[in-house]
Amino acid sequence: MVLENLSFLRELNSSQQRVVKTSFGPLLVIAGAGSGKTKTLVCRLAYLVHQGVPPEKILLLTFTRKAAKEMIERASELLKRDCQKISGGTFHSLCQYMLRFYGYLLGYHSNFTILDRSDAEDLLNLLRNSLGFTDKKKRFPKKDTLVTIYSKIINQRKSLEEILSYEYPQFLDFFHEIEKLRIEYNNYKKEHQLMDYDDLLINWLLILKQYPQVRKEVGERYNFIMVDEYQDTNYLQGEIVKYMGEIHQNVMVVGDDSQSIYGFRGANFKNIFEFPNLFKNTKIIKLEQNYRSTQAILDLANIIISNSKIKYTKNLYTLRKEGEKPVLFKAKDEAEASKFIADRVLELREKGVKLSQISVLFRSAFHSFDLEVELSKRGIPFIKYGGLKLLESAHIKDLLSFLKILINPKDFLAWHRILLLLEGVGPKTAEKTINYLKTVEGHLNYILEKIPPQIPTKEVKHLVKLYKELLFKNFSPTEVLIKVWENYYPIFQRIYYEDYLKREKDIESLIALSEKYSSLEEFLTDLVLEPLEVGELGNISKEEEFLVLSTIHSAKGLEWHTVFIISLIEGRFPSYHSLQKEEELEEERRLFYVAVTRAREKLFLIAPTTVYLPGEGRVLAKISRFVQEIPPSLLNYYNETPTHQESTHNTKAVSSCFKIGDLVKHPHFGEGEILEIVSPEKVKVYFEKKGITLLHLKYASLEKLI
DNA sequence: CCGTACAATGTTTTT
DNA sequence: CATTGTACGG
Repeated sequence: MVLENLSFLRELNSSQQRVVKTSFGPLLVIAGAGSGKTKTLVCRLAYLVHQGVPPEKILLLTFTRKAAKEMIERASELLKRDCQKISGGTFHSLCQYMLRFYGYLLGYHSNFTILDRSDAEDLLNLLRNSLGFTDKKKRFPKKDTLVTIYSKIINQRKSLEEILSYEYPQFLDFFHEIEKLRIEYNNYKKEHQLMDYDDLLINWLLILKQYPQVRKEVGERYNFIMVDEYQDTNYLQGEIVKYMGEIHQNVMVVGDDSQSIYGFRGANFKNIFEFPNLFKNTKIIKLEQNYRSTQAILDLANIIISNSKIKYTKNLYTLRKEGEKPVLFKAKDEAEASKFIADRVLELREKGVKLSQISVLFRSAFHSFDLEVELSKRGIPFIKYGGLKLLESAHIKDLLSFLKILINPKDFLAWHRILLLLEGVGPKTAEKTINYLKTVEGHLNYILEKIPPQIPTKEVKHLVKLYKELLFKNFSPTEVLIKVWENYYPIFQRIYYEDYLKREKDIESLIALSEKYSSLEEFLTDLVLEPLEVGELGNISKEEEFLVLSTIHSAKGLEWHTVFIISLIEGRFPSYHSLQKEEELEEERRLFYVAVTRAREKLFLIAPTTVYLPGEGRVLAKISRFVQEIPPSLLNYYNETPTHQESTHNTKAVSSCFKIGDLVKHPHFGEGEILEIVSPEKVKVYFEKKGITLLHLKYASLEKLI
């Protein structure tokens, strides 16, 4: 054996080495934030290959396909040998791949179409209309709510009744309609060779459960399974792992219960503790030494997690130096916060910290809007992760629908979208046309002949001409896209006349992206399984430096020299959605923990004391409970504005507590009198110090004086 | 039956 | 504020 190749092992500590060298049998690794988890995984891959395991026998499941790709590349570098044949990806991409082979067992062809969220919404809308659930007096749940409900049923393994009564009691009246629609939706998908995200998991699991032969074949195909971010898998994914590892038991999973942040989509960190029950004789190894952050940052992180009601499994420690204390800045408003960040960023850059080594993190995508404006004004280049997906914008969906038909002429969802684009075609005509097209068998060019002449538009003729050209010549995906784009352009200009210039950039990005692909099917599948984010492609030059703006969810697994966490106020972080529920509040806390542990050297916590709400103007904000509970000795206070002590009361105010004429006390404005109850959450108050103010009870903490 | 204009409504996180 | 529902004129 050539030992020089294994020199990378020397860089690991003893626990990490044990992880790497435990090749056979079930293994559970509990890896704290910054404990060198990724490095260990990479070394383990390299070690397996070095021991003679063929790369294609290894399956690596990660949270994004990008993460898998990067790990495989790093393993190749370590070994100086190509490991590209390692199968890596997300659970969804694995299931998709498997179902192309084995889907026939459930009656699926290998070219089934995957519905992304908006496709699923469109389909539900269509079915809802045809079931006549639309013209009721009371309001039926909207399409995106429906998708959410149906998905929760599957991922959280609850009944419709449970979900409705727990989270959507206002829709209980529609119980039967919602259930009926769900059945229709499922039937439609089966009939039309469609699967949504959840179907990918469910159907693959179903096959594994029902066919021992498949389990055997798959077990022989992948001898070693590794799963990253196991705390964010749900029950279905756990079961999939169980069955796929059944025959060889060579399954290794890594996770951190205190970093579980995907509960809303059914993830359950208890999966970690269940793992030893799925696999007998599981070895457990903990990685508790943190190599990333300074002691000062880690102290803060440890406090946050120890204030939790849940007892987590590890204690992080570091041998790193003390470091600077994290800085808390209470800004007057968001504009001041943004200015503060821009100033610090420029300072850091002067000192030689690269822009790409700085990030700004937030709970929800819109929290960074103000900052984005400020950064643009100052000419600081940034890139934003999280938020709107490119695929979800209407113009991209339009364009892709043209491609979908080319691949699957029976994709009536795509047909529907295209028909509606044509001038003079509305819902009725589209529906009629589709009902007619459903009866036509054969290839696309034949079907095109049969488009009923009820639509005598020029655009139809263009469409027919376009498809005839595309069908008979062998174009590359990019060429097809350009042809389709040329055809779509007049429609595009007509429909989006207000902002079509802005939208045009997205299309250019899409075309640029398509150049990497040689097959249209692959291109479309990839877009659904790894949705691109708006602007992700706009800045193609990789060498240029960008400040990173990201939701905390999208920042998982990453690290920076300096991290700013913004919008640390009640209602934003923790999000007001979670305020009522203990479990969700705990998840918010873990989310904050994840954010804090992204920082290596410097950490800034930023809370605006007022925020601007659309339509209401400036509203007072209360600093986040997660910040309040940090002992002051762990923080440096930047330029603390001379405000009074924050209220220590945790009571949540609702206007039903107040009536006109009540005397109230506010932490900043002192005593005042209620003038008007504007809505359940808004009150108008007169303060001696400030005058008349509109307060949002979601954000401001108001106490009643007796 | 289509398209437009206006009002209402409710805003997390993602494969 | 952007999406969804309603009212009306062509």
